[in-house]
Amino acid sequence: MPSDRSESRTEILDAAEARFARQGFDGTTIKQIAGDARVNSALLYYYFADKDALYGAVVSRFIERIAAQVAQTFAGGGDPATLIADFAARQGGVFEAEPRFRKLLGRELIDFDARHAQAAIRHLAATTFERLRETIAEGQRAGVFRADLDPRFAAISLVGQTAYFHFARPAVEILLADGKPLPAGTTDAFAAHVADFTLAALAPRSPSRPRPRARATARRRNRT
Amino acid sequence: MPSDRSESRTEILDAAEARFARQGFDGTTIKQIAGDARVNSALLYYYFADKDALYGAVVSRFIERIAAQVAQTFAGGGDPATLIADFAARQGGVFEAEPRFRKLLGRELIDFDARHAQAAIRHLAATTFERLRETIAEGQRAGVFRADLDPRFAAISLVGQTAYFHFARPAVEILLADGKPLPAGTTDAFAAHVADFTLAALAPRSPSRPRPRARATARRRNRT
DNA sequence: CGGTGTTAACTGAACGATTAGTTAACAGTA
DNA sequence: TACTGTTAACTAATCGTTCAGTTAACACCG
Repeated sequence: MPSDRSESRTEILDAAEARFARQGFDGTTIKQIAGDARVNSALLYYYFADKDALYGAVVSRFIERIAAQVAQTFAGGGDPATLIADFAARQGGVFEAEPRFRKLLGRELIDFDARHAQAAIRHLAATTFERLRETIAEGQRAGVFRADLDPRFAAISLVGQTAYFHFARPAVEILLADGKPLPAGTTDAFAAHVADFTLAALAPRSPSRPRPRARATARRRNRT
Repeated sequence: MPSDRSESRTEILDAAEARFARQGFDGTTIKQIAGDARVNSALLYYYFADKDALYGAVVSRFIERIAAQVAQTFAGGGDPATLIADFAARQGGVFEAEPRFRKLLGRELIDFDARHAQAAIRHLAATTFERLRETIAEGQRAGVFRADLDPRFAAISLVGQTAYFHFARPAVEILLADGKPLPAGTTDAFAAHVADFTLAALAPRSPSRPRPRARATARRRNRT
């Protein structure tokens, strides 16, 4: 009995997302997903070519959802230092608000070399990462950041601190709390630390080089 | 025909390490490992309780080997800044010298919440990480590092930059090289960047902080 | 209106392949 | 004899996938 047009498709995707996040690709069976979605297992093959294609649809849908959240950092504009701090807070927030992100993206990177997520990551590279890089470069041109750092490397350093903290969560819990769950507020505190640490790393080296000049440099970014 | 005492055991471990690193836990079969080790599959159950126990033996053996390499940083001593730079270089070197490390530890963190590696990581926490933390704290006491950073957070920031660069390798390749393999020397360059970036972040704040212009942006609890 | 044809959505049952794990036996050594 | 190391053969279960068929919705036509 056909129900609403392609409503089942969404329910399959939702069920698959939960299962794949919890159990991984090999650990999840088609029948588990079908059972969760209250749908016949053969229906998955009506909507998706095979198990791998279903997994790809789940992963790319998820990453696009996450990317949209982080991208909001650059929606309003602001000076480079503020944007950096805002990005760090937002990135940490996403990891906490989306518990599946850690395992879903982690496995995609480790097990599949980002095969399914390639398009989504490429889009992320062209938008959010590029904005981050440009923000750092802008700070360098304005003299508020030290100029002798590769802005792409600096952007990876920023992103990497938070990403590692969450991806390696069980190890971090051993390092910080003897294997027990982290005390409440630790992740926010670490996000604040990342902003602090990164802005300190970006600060101009010698204080005898004050450049309080008004920014006359390119500001071709920032549309409405 | 019984061969040398427990020689088969080592060959099983070696074969299992290669298979698990390449294909993961679920993706590897007992018979594949037995075939690689030129041994009957039932023999694996003579030496190890089950597949999970074999996996645990592989992972803990591997992490202990890696930990010993990184720990060499602190064998000779030196001033804090030199030790930090040395650690960054050595950590990057280990990721390059041991290609299996990325997948083996990555999966252990994501799929098993470090269940098998708990003892090894705990040992790492009590030795290498503790040394790293103490090195930073020592620099703070000596006045060569800024004092208002949590040394444990700072240590995670240091470790995390390199770890993320390698764990997220496929994503980094998209960010830096449009998905193609990174140009030769990039990993060494990034390791040098990590040392530079981290030491800059740890540097004491200059007496007259170059203020980010007079614009009153969201002023945090900066300037303790 | 009512009937007919088409198609999208969905199902039950099965297939062939593969799996981890078991068992009983046996060879070499002490 | 007793014990360690090793093996081939087997099993019970599970897997992704296929396929022939069913149901409901809708468009067209007389």
